[in-house]
Amino acid sequence: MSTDPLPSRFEAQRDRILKAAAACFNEKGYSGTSLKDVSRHLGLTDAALYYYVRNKEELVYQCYLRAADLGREAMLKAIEDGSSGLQQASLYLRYHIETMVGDDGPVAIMSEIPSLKRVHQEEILAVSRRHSADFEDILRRGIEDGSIARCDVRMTGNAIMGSINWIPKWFHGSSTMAAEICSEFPKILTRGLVAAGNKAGSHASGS
Amino acid sequence: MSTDPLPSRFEAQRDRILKAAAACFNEKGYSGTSLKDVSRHLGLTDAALYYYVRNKEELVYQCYLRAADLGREAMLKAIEDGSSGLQQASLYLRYHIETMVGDDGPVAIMSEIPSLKRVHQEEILAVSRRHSADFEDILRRGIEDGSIARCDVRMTGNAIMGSINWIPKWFHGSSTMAAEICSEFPKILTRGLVAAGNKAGSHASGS
DNA sequence: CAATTATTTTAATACAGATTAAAATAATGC
DNA sequence: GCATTATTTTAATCTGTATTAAAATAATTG
Repeated sequence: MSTDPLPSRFEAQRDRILKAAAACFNEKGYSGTSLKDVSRHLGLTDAALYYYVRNKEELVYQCYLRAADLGREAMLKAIEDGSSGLQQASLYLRYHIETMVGDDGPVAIMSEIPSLKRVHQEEILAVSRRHSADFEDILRRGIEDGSIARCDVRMTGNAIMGSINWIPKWFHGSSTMAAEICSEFPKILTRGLVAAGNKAGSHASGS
Repeated sequence: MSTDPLPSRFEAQRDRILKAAAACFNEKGYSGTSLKDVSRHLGLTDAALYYYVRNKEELVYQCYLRAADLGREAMLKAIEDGSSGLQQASLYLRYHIETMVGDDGPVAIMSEIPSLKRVHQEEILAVSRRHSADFEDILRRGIEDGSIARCDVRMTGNAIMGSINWIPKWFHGSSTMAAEICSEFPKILTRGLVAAGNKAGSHASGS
């Protein structure tokens, strides 16, 4: 008759596991990392993981859900905080990159989707598509309000998203470089967007 | 320097295998693709591959070498064909992207490096670093000749390279879209580079 | 403290996929 | 056509690793 059959002890451990798993997947890929790899990171046995997750596939799946959540948070916050489209784009980049390179743990493993079950694949792809669509909306908004120059939003979105999705491939946890990425990337990536008459540029997110 | 290296029966088949392997690795990742996956694409048996390559690891390794060659070709051709730094950057993007989305077959599997043997890992990373350095040189050249605006070349290079390295993750062989990528991406990615007084912009590679 | 529940480990099992050896087929030169 | 070499297949082995079941330990509760 207990209200919550699962104590917070459980969820805490589960979170640690997801973070460790995400880090491993980022580094070695899905089938490249064994469950032992993940458990070793935590001082556990591989078998112990099965207390928290049905199987390996669900482990990645949960990692994706976590990544999707964080990504969406960044998106919504940026839309709320920024006034012009350009500002929103710049803020989104900052927020998203911050979660990726921050202590919270890397969560960008968007490469391993083919390893998922069909159902989960569809779901994650849908989320990912909506995410892209949201970003393209920001770009369109910017074009309308005159802060962003006219452009092929689909392609521009792909270009910018790719740029930040690739970060985990070359960045490996120097906190001083993390800071540099957070400050430089939004500037670099939005510089090409600025509309002709817009002198403000991308300093929306300025320090 | 003397005669054409005759493309024997052997080398031709080996090439087919490398292309098929690269495609599989791109789609499923290194440990995600079985040798059977590769061989099935060719109407062969998995065991047959061992006639052309020592083992699976060497298969990826060779794929990387092929990718590196094509990348370097694009780089050198761009440096030769372009006059200003901006032009060279733009041309490099075009050439490189063309080989990636073209019929020649996808070769950008820069994600799977951790799967390689230490020695091969070092080698590929060295090649990759030199490639990045070459691109950064182009950027510096552009800054000097006034065609490219002052910027953090390291970060800018990372941003642009990431953008194109990510292409295989969302592009899957529509030839009409391939054309669009080839024409749009160089424009998008160089737009942010253009120096203040430079009215020519990135139309160096224009159609 | 006793009893129940939660968490982790040890010790199997099962299976996929890499690798190898020997046999079979195809190609080539004489 | 015959002998030799090149290419591919069949059939087996070997290894890693996901997964499970049962046992052991730790935590919690009454």
